[in-house]
Amino acid sequence: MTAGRTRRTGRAVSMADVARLAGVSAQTVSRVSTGHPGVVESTRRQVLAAMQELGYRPNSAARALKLGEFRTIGVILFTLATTGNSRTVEAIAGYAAKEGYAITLIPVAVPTQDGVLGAFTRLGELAVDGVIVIMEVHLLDAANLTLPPGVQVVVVDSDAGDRYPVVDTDQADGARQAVQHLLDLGHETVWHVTGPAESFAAERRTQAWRRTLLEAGRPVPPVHRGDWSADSGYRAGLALAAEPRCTAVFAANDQMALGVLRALHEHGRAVPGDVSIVGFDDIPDSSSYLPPLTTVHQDFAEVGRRCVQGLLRQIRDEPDGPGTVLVPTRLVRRASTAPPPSN
Amino acid sequence: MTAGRTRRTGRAVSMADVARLAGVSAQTVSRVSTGHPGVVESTRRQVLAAMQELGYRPNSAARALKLGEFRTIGVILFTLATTGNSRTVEAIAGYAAKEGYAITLIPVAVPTQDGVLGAFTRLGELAVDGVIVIMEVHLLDAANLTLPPGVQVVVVDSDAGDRYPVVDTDQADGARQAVQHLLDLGHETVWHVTGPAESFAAERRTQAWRRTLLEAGRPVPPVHRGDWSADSGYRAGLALAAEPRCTAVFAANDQMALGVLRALHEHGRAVPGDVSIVGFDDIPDSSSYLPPLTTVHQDFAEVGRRCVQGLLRQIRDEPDGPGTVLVPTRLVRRASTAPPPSN
DNA sequence: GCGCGCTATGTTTGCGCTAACATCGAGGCC
DNA sequence: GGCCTCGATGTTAGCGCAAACATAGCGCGC
Repeated sequence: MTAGRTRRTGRAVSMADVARLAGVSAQTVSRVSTGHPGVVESTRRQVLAAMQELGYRPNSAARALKLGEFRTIGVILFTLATTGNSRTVEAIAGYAAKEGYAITLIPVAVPTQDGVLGAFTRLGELAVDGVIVIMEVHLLDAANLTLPPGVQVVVVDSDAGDRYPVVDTDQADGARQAVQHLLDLGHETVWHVTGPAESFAAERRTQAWRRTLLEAGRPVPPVHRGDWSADSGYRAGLALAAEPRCTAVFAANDQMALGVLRALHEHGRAVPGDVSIVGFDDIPDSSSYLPPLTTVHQDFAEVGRRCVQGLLRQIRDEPDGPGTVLVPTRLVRRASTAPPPSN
Repeated sequence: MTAGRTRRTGRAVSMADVARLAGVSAQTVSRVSTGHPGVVESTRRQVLAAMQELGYRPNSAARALKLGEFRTIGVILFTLATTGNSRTVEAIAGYAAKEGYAITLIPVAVPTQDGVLGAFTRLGELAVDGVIVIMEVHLLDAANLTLPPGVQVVVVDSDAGDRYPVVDTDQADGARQAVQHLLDLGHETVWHVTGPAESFAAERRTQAWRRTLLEAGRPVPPVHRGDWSADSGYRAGLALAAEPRCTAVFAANDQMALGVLRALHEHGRAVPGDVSIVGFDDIPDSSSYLPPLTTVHQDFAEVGRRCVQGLLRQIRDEPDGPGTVLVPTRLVRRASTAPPPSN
């Protein structure tokens, strides 16, 4: 049947129907359906023809009930609105599909403990074999969650390495590369716009920024805090623009870097002539900023792949890999960084 | 049990176990579990306590098998990388959760007919009651798809209104507003950067742009084609910058507008002094572009809500709403538009 | 005081599938 | 030629749940 509006047709076609039409037993239909060997070619073809004719569609609930596994992975997250999350989820979905697993999205309604609790409660009733949690794990802890038994977990973007397997971008090294790049260019020190306080990713980028400065014996300027949005970057940028000694800025993500760019521009500070800026994420747009942004590239696809890999290993009860997987980052040099003005 | 690394524990807890511990029948456990009335308070409490103690988790496969419905909605899409898609999916997930439905993501591996075919084949084996298709429907048609019987469909962003219910942003009116705004500002005509040829959204924005110009008796400049990316916008912008008579541009999305902005800037054409630009989508970043972008706001949350609503109506066999739901758009005026230079 | 109706709970059944076991027939080996 | 093997297919059973039906106990009206 070609795609067209279909109406509910009472009872769905079952194996028994196919078996009857093909003149075989239901078990043989099952064998064909699951690709088991030991079905002679002529029989197989008959069964396939009967399936085709009736529009047979295996009932995955029955299969799951019998087999005791759902072949589905749940993904719990706060939002798809950030580039990192949506990219990671997309990669997870792709790799999971390749392994024959479906993805169920479990959004947290509100980013509070109650919201997280609600998501985990729903999870308990969901048909999943494992979960990938994309969120700050301290919220997860704080909510004192009950994880349904038999459900495996992998966490992204947190520091729960001692209790759950964790997959994450190498935040610290990325930040170090960003700061070192600015220092190498000749800047005396580097100012910093960080992300929200509850973000481990932000925290680690900030730690690495501070450590890199300290190790180089440079002064550590006060931190400006944003919330990942371009608007918050703009507000931080306003403060930075009023700071004559500021010649280099490391923003914890590209969007905030965009806001800083705008603030500096509006206050007549040229980038990179007067001030250099480095972002984090390498979102596609960042190469079209004014000027194109030097930033730290994150490999979200790899993060997604490693998540699925780690989770499936647990589900299949294979020996665990390392507690924490760090996906490397790399600095992408574009036009927003240059040596400091030589006044 | 507090969240912690759990190991597979053989067989999961079933209703029978709970019933045994609580000293009641499995049916009573079922009644408590599904919130049916007719269970006396003391019994209910006993059952609840037993559930708690054993960590009972209803087996949704068994429930689905018994009830013949999965309470799950599939979402088929090409990518989560575009703002519109990820926002829409997020809204869908939220509203679906509110209605007690989970959502399963079915990514199309490669944006070809084979890819779409693969996704629909997987769909056939998936435990879903309905599908929301977020893609250009002509690809859907071309692939000559088999839609599993009993699966309901709602389509986003296409013109299949005659065969499937469709929910979409009012592309045409948004584009009209954008063009009219520029005309009202005094521009002689408006140039246009469109999206990929296979996109209905792009096609309709372009049609509305052309119609609005024609109705106002203005010349229709040649169309520049992009692929939604900022880079493609930049390339179009390069051409536009070389066009001295161009004083107003309508880009089919914000990212391409960003690219145009960069190209014009690099060629010394001031925005909005020399050239005005309007985008489409109102992504959060657009308010931090240089200058902040005038753009057409899309209400993705509403699109998601209407999708879920429409699909559930079909699943529940309620009378269909209108074939096509159009979610209104509105122009957001920021700093990238102004009257043309008065030379 | 007897039966009627009503409520709380129990029992039976089967949803569709597949693992495990059963059967059946063809061919090989002595 | 009888028996054994092995490959192809059939039969049985049960996964966990909830609808439908069964039962039991209680209060109430007359």
